[in-house]
Amino acid sequence: MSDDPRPGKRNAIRAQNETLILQAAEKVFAEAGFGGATMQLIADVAGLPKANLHYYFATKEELYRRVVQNIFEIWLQAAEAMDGAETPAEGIGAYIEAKMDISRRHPNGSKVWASEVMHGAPVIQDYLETTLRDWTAGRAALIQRWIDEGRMAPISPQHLLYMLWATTQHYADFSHQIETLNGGKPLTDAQWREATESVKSMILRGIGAA
Amino acid sequence: MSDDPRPGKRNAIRAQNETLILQAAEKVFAEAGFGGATMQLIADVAGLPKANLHYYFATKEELYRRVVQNIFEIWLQAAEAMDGAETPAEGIGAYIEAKMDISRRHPNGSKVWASEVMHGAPVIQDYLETTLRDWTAGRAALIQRWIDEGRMAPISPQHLLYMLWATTQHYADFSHQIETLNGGKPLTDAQWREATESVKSMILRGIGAA
DNA sequence: TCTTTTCCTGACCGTATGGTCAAGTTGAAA
DNA sequence: TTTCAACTTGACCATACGGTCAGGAAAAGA
Repeated sequence: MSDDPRPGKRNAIRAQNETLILQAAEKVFAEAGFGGATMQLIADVAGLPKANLHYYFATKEELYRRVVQNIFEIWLQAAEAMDGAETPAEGIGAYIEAKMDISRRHPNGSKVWASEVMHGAPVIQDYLETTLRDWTAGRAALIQRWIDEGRMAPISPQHLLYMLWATTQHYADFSHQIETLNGGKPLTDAQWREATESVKSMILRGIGAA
Repeated sequence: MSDDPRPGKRNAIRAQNETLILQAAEKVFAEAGFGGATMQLIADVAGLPKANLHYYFATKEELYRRVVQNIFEIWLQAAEAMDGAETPAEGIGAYIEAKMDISRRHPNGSKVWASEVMHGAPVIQDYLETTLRDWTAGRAALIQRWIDEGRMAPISPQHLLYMLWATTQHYADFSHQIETLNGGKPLTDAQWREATESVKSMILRGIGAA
């Protein structure tokens, strides 16, 4: 699966600069929004001349699209936590833990995604209509099966999924608000554990799977 | 409390144009973000020449600030639903209903607020540190009292509040995603009722107040 | 009526932005 | 070494943006 043809150093340079730019872009897009972000600022954060960005990414939109795709793929991967599970408590608990972990480690990606969806998903509408729709249908069916088997309360699978997304992503998207309400300090390790446990216990009890 | 001095028509014109501009601004800021919104587009949506906007609102920031303040005040008002309540089920249930109603009726305001907070709250940081912090402390104390009285499970009041905000606002901020997953159609009246009931039942059961 | 204040708006300005380009440098292949 | 493609970058350009302003229209007051 490795697409390294031959030239070793060339590929290394390309890979390194692309990830460097993508990291800078994620940060700047998250902090300023698509419209507020400038290629010049992204370049400065990445430590490269602006013209060099355009060598790797032709347009601002193209760079932005890659950033959004990145977080989406990370989330899709985390969703697999739900699949191997036997019980709702196990599957949904693991999914909550995975998503809380992502909220902590990739808050910028989550913000860029939120911003994109809030503005009508101009760039990733096709993802919503294909990958996300299929994924959602599959998990809703899994949850419905658990309900039919009497392992959890008969709640709406759709709205449970929305609640899972909303609560976990809130800790990334609204991290600034949470930090302010936490005395201006970021959550500590212990506080993140408490947050995760709180979300887990409320939701698992809420769906009758505790 | 009415600050009408004398000139009737003049005040009417001013009031009318200000709300016209604020509505247009809310829509455009929600759809494009602060950086992506242009005064020209807001003017077009409002049906006024751009120079007229600057007559009522000196700068883009000033206009934006007013939009953000509006939604915040609406939310504060809704929070009173929680106060008169005797039981947790009653108080939190009413708060969820009020916030879901706002998500439905003011999705743009909610999006502008979310965007503002995501970008580090450059404009309304003082609100977070004063009004919101005080409000949060008060409600957290109320919830703690309920817990101490054995009326609900001993969950973290802070994280319960975050869950309430996250779940209810999700229906506004991610309305586009929800709509896409709903076959491209906005939620109907019945679906909004179902959403509200789902959120209420999951959370109330989740905190042991059902 | 005449005067004053508020309101309205087309034309304009300086700046910042996304993107281009031509001239170079560096690494790989022959 | 020579050749060629991949990479780098300062300088540049057209455009679009937030904001200004002067001069006029409409309303209020005298």
